[in-house]
Amino acid sequence: MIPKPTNSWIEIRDAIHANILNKTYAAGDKLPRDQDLAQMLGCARSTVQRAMQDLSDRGLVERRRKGGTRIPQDPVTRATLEIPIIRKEVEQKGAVHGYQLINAEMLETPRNIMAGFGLPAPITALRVQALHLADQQPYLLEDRWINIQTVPGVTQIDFARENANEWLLRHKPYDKCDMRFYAIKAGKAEADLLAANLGDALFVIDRTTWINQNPITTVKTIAAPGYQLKTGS
Amino acid sequence: MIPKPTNSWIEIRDAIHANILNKTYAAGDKLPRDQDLAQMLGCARSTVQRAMQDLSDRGLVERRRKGGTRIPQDPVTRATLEIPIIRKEVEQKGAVHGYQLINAEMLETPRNIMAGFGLPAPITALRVQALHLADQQPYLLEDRWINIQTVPGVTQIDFARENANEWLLRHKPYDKCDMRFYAIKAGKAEADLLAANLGDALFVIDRTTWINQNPITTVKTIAAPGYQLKTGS
DNA sequence: GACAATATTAAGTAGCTACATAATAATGAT
DNA sequence: ATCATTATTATGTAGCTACTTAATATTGTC
Repeated sequence: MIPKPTNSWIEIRDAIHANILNKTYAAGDKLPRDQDLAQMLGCARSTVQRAMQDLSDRGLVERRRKGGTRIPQDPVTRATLEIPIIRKEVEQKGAVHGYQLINAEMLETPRNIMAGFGLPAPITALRVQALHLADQQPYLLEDRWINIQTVPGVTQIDFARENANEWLLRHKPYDKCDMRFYAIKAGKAEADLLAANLGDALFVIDRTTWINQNPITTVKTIAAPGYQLKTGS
Repeated sequence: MIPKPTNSWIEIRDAIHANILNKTYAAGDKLPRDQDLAQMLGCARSTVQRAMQDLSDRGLVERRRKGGTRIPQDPVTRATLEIPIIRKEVEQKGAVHGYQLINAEMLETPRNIMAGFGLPAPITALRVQALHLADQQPYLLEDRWINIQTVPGVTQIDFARENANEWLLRHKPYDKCDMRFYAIKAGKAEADLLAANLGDALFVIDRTTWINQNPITTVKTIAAPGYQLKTGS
């Protein structure tokens, strides 16, 4: 008995992918139309469509109506980062998560925060600074501004007990998120809090979230020395 | 005339997404089955399926056969990074790209490179060190090891003229890519080459690529001070 | 030749049926 | 009660038809 070709769209995708890898289809080339590929590979057009959609999502092919499918001239490396809540990240390393509130107060937003939020004038916002620990050791420093207009209930929360990272993600879903990654030199404040040396190179993630165009929060997370962010692909 | 509901799967997706955002479906909740949702929203099950597939890809819902669709307890922030070839990146900033080869030689792989490649014993590999410029200013320092077993033709290439980043991406597609991001303090070598000060915090990207389980290349790219990596989502 | 109007084309979408598969739930034997 | 077996179920996939849409080609006019 024939073991049934089980033409999953993944096999079709991999078959086309293999032809890209082995240069049957090289940069700039135009691929056959879906219908023809379907016939060549012995499957339905909808299966090729699904395979192509995936390849297109990964940036391996470019598709245009009427224009057909082509291999892009300049390949782009696409990486997906998964950033869990900090407690989970610590626990996944097999460590015990700890949390300390450093400061929480209402303040006028400085210019750089206004810029991140896309606001023309300063507003009063809740600034929360806190330290995350892994096995009692400093792990991440969190410097956060929360828009109290978008998150009204937030002023009632005791961030000495609740961790702002987790509280916001659980209670205030977002529909847009901007992130940026860079390196800074540890100043006195960061060095003290993170048990680092003055001048150490620290990895920083800036993140701003919105809901319906309204800024929710912007946070600067400074990692302790040695931190590495890895892709999961 | 009714303007026709044009039930695109995107509208269905957004309708479900809206119900997640407004807490109709909260963390831990189980959603109705696709068939029921389809009836509720007035579309076919296949349309709900497509919408759900997308929400699932974004980590907004978790789907399991028989188990149904649920909102995950701990939301994960998923960010997609697009890393173009360096020349493109420089040009996109409106600057002129320049390239200088620093050194290219055949060497035994040290332990850390072996580890990245997943090799038990050292091999002889091609090490290429080069500097990328933006408007004559140092932009990125590239320290690369190329596996000459996987990329045999590479020994013939004159990397004083051709830029390794581009040559490899164009001539040696990969099917697996690991990346990691971190910060380092500029040593004397980096400071000199990148026109930085000794001890400056520098942003680093490590990248290793494979084809059919065989390592192709591993590269450490050190950015000049001020570099930021941003998400495009 | 230059440009606007029109036709054609290949991907995209919606909806359908039928079946596969992996979990979970129910059942039965010990 | 415990464990293995079997049934059930909701999602996943393959394939089909029909129609839409955005580009690109073609044609026609000046």
